[in-house]
Amino acid sequence: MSALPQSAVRNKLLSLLPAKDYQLVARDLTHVTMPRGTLVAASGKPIENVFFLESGIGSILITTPEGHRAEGGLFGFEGYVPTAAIADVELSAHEICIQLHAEAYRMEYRAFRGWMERNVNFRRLMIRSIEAFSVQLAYTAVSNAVHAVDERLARWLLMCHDRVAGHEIQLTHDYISLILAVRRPSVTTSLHVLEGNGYIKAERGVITIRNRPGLEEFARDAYGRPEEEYRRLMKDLF
Amino acid sequence: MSALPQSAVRNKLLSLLPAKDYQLVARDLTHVTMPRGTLVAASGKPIENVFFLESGIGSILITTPEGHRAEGGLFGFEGYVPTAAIADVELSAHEICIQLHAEAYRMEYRAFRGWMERNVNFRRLMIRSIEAFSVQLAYTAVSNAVHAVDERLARWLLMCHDRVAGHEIQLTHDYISLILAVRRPSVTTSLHVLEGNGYIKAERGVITIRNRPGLEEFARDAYGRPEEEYRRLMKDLF
DNA sequence: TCGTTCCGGTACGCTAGCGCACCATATCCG
DNA sequence: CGGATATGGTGCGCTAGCGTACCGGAACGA
Repeated sequence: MSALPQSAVRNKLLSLLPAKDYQLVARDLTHVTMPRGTLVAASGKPIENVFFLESGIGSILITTPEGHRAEGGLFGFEGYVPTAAIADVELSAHEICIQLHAEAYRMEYRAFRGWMERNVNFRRLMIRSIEAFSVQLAYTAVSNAVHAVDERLARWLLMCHDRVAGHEIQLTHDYISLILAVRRPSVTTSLHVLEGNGYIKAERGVITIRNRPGLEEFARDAYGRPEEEYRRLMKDLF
Repeated sequence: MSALPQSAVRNKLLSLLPAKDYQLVARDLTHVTMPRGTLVAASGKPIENVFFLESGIGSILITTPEGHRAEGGLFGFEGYVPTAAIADVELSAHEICIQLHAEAYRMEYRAFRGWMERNVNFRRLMIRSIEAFSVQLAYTAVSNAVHAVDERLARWLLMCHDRVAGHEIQLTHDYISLILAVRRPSVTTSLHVLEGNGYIKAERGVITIRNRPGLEEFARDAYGRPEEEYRRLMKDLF
């Protein structure tokens, strides 16, 4: 069916699954393409599918009752969405949307629940994944509280860079301003700062990372800890 | 033995557990008292025990490599800590500390792992709990990004109020400033705003909630969604 | 009892980031 | 090709919150 040998799977979770478990689970995976803007889950709507990204990036977007919006977290090939599927709950708590064209494996929610109940290794892996995600969330909360826009932007670009092939990220200032919950002009000027330092190149709709180490240094303590924690959580798992 | 009948347990998770499961699990619970300042877990240190609070409040504190600090999340009798225990990982990712004198049930980490593996209902409950906590985290991230200090303070006081018996919260401005990652004088002036509206009374080391509905209205959209979600997650569980 | 420490009130200059508005170019589409 | 729309550049006044510092009273401890 899904037919894809595990060795060719780029999703970190699926590729970490022990071979015999992957063989079982893989039968429930269907390859899908998710263009930018695809709504993976909507707040308050039933969860119908779970997705394991192979490439691309998506965002957890939170909207408050009065219309404030910001990104809660960001994901790519290293995890699965919606994370709420872990809790066997029918409705999604947040809005999840694809921000960079993604390839993914889709699993029906029912099947996901089945594997969560029956397969210890699968469950173990998914739980590790949400723990890693929760560390990202916690750091986002702190970063939003203590870091300047420049640093938050640098952090966010680094997180995107970790999840794309190559060095180009296709994004508008407007979208980034939504994510970081700042003004659009603030994004423009912050990007100029990064560009002035030669860390990135910003063109209409595209940001290219030119000097990643420089960007990391610029981001200072805004970037790194959750990534470290992710590596630790996914090491020596089985 | 723990000997405590389930009906007398105030911890939400333990009290929601089906009676027969509680009977099993209860054997591994020991009642403990945790005075203010108790370090429940330290970043990078092994997890030795899991705690189910009966009263009091604790905080997840994040410290960045360069010494920035802020609260990631807050917990009381509605959950368990450290949440990382869910992931069967030896080391805690964050620092967890008691901020308001707490009573709790302690379970050795090994025992917790055992019940997680063996008892479906226990596992189900713990997973729901971290999902609820992760919603809190996500909203904290957003709130830190979009709300003014006044509102964040109001939100935070409401979250404390939800978790204490009575209306008094014993806290210094200094501690709150650490939690919210703002200046101490900012806390003072924001508290004056709340007091000026009659929502609270602030005395040396003690804040008393006088008008909760007013405070909720003042907090606007900063407060409420995660609490709603918690109720939804803990309803119809078994 | 008297110092010491803790806690909170207040002031002041500074700046990051806001809200808003306007414009220029690039891209898309009929 | 020409108009509409998307995207980004820039300016300006404003203010929330910062960093810092100083002070007074309350609580604590020897």
